[in-house]
Amino acid sequence: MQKIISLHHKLESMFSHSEENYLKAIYHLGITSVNGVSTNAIAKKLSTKASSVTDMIKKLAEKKVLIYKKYQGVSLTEEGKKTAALIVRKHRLWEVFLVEKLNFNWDEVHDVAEQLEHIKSSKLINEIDALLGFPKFDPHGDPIPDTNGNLHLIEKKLLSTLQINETGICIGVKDSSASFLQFLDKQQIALGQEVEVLEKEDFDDSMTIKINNKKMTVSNKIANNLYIQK
Amino acid sequence: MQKIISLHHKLESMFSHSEENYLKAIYHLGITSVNGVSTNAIAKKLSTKASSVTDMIKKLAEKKVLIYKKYQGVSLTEEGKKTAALIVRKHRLWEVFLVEKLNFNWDEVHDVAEQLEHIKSSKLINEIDALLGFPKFDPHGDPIPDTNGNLHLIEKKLLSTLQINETGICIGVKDSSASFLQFLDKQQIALGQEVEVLEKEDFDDSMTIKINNKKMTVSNKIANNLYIQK
DNA sequence: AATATTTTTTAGACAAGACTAAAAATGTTT
DNA sequence: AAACATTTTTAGTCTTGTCTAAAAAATATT
Repeated sequence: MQKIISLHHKLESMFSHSEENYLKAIYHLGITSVNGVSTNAIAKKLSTKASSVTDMIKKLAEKKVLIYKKYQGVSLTEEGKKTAALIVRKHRLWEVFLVEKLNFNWDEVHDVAEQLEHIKSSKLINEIDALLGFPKFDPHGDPIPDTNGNLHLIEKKLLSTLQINETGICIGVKDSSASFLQFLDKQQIALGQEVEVLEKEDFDDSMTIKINNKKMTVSNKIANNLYIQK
Repeated sequence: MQKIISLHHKLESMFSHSEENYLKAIYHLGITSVNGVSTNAIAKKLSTKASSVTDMIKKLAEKKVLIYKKYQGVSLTEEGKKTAALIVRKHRLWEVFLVEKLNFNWDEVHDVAEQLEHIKSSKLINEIDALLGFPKFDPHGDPIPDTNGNLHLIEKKLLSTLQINETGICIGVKDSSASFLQFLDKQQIALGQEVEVLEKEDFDDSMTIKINNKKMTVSNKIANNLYIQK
């Protein structure tokens, strides 16, 4: 009996809203860096103060979801990674739901998904998953972790790294801020379109590309935020 | 500019999770009673202590969503009623969504809807409303307030008040606890079915009814929790 | 009307999560 | 290696929302 109760809590209500946000932030920051994630990096990501971060990571370390040594930054344990990945899973599935079923544009989904990701109900998210046909990517091209928190990374590179005459498919955005997404909408650039690099300008690193059968020039800032699959 | 900011806040993020729960509780308790709602009644409804309630209602009174005079209980202002009704609207629409789109049974929706009702996004709830075809009642037969927080009450009476030979349609439940709903499922009683009173037993106030073309005897406790439309 | 009971409020404490300011550790320059 | 700069931690405070225990008000009883 004791086991069932503790299992249930483990599944559905182990972490507070705030703890979940920290776990997710550390998860995102940890994917790139091999070393631990620094206190300041977390503070920046969550728009909070380093002292608040120190308090919280001590708490999360006691809960065994991350390893913390003073002045050394943190790294998630396996349990922490899984917990975080399942929050990311919820976030991305809700984003797909909002776009596919509720007529949200891809630049409108983030704030709402940020709230919905904290809803505690495994049945709810699994049914949403099924309703959507078990999608593997969110509207911005980011992969959706499975029910165990595993996500298979996909081969992709930034448009800015392509050479002249190389082609590929536009499969995701690195910066998913509303302003960048709206810019892409305005330029009629969407995921799934084929891209070909026609020219690269050494002076400002801008490139001329053919996308959506239209020739256009994009700045380095743009090319640095579009993911291409070869 | 100042005005736009304050309007936005008014629409989407005026109240905390906890404040919303108090408003909803007071709204539900206030529907029946003509007088103010007592501190103890609120405490009981929210499974909290009277002293906590006193603290919170002082805060809500300052925010002008309810009227509070010491030792006199509280009553919602028009703004408070509207705010509460919009939370109830969200709760009930999410319940319909869970049952209609996500294969939830009507006895499983309450806890999840209790979380979903706090999501701040008017677009979200209006799109859910549209997706569902603008339903007027939730899975338990309770009316769904409109976008302005108005709800039109419908003529209904408890099964227990019907006389012998009277008939009606089963349109809602008063007690929507999982155990009662599961009992109704087991007896194959569902909303929309026609009911006819065949006999009433004075001794224990049980009744024999014909429902779903089946003759059955129900206790007073059951008959007191089923709403009938004549 | 006086007493007893119940309800409500006050006072003070606590936990979670955030903040500021200052101290300590680490990293970088010279 | 010493001095400077940055990062991180500590210490103490604040807010929100809760609690217990005791006081005050309202209600019920005799």
